[in-house]
Amino acid sequence: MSEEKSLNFIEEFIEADLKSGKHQQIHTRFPPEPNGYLHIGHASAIVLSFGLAEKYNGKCNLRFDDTNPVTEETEFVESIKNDVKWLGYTWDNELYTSDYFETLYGYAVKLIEKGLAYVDDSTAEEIAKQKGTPTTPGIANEYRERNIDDNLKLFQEMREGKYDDGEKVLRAKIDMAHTNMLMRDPLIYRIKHVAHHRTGDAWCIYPIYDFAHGQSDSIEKITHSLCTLEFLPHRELYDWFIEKLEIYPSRQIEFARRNMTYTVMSKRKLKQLVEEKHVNGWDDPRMPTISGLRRRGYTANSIKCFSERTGIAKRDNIVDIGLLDFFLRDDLNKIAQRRMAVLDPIKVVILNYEEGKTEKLIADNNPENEADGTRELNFSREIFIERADFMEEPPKKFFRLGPGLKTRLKHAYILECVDYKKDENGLVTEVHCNYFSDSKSGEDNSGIKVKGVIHWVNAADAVDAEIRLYDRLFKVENPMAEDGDFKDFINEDSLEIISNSKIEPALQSAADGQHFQFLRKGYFIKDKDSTNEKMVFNRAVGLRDSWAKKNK
RNA sequence: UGCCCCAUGGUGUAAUGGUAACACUACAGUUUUUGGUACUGUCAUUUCAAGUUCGAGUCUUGAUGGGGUAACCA
Repeated sequence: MSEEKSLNFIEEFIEADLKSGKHQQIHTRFPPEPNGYLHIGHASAIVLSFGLAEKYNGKCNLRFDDTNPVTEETEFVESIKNDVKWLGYTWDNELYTSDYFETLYGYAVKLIEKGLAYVDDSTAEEIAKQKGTPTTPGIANEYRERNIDDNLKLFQEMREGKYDDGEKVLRAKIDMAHTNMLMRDPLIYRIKHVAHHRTGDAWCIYPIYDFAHGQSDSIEKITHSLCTLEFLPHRELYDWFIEKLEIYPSRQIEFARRNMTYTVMSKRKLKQLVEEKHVNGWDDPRMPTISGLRRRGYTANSIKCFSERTGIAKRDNIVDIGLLDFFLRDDLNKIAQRRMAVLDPIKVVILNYEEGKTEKLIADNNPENEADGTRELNFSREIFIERADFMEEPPKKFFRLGPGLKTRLKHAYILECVDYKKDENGLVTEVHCNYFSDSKSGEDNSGIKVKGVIHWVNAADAVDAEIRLYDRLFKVENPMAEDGDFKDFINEDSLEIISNSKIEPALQSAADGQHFQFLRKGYFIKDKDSTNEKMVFNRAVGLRDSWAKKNK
């Protein structure tokens, strides 16, 4: 079955826990905050948590970490669910941290009763100042010694809405001199008179991340709580709360977030790109969001393979975006049906082909998969080919058309170029050829050997289409590592729209989400902007092109 | 500056004390009616130093480098 593969450090922890009998079954969770769209980095986290649950026959929850009502919206909840589903995962439970608000409140009361939490009337500035710095210990203020009954009463009043935002907070009472700044009496509840996307006005106090996340894990009996490295310093607090609250001991394990070249991977930055209109929305095909990649024409499978192959570790990394493209091509080469589309058309007249005649040709839909069958193409005297497939003065080893050159039309005949026409600006407007009637694909008796094969569409029944080509969003590998604002490195030429392309008629029946390979041009998918009047196709990725590379 | 984490080819991961592996990229070539696909070959003495050991990428110590952390964000 599956070949022997070494375990990553998380799998080693899991197998040890399973072997020792600490757990009979593992339970993970994917806990996004619904304040934006998921990106490819999240995809790695999803593949990790859901994948581990699958591998070890465990469970995985989808939990929305919605403790900050000012940033969270239902729109994001829906998009996140949609993206996780699209990636091919089914969560065991759909949960919300906000479901636990009452329980969490109870936990806070318990902490107060144990003398481990207190209400602080200080301002944010005062609290920040009293925290000290990494090298100087913080100092306790008068509120730290408030008695339990007063704390209980005050916290109750906070909940009842007796105080304004910022007037009071609840803090855990730990150690103001701790070397870990997070342990210097961290805030655990703050007042926000803001409607929550799910609980509405039921609450005006909301728990802080540190007093919600670990507790939610514990409530759900999550065995292994996987998160990114920046939460590592939080683990001490995470464990402290579990211990003091005497609740189920979930275990937090941190891994390095996945970065990719030529893009940015933080929700805040992506949000900025959307809001400042550098892109057209969260699902702009240039965005590294899952919805953007989907619209661009990436497959869920390619994203999964990418995540699995890049693995998991604890060191900082930046993966070449080309690796994702490799997995996409690898996937699509097997499953995408082939079609012909001429992006930048130029007319070819076949002088010795009978005027008014149309013949049917047979084209295979995918040479990699015979089961995909064949389709018919019309062929006649006038066709379109790619402008780049004709050169007035072709260089050596140019296997396409040029004065006196021969090449084959895919699925059709060999052509020999005899002449061409130019307009007053020197632009070639028409190429004139003769064809060899005995060179038909599959029954070639001409004996002529040509090295090149080019794609084409029949002029009479070609369909007009708009084609959108994309390039990387940023001009530099790592915009975050450059001096200055990351937006200074945006690639202004990341979108190229070709509005006068000619595509073969079979493409008119393209289904939503159906992937195609346009022969010699790359992998494409119909965009949602398509109308009855005009079809629009996005190019997900080009084909490898050793000719273009050599001639750079 | 304090504390914490990390360090293996251009990139991402592997090697669990026994002589550096896999994938991508790049380059060269074979096949090909997609200049695609497929296939073959080439590209590292593991940041540095000292130590333990018959033997160290792996263990110890130190140095160097990179990152995180000091929000009423998550």
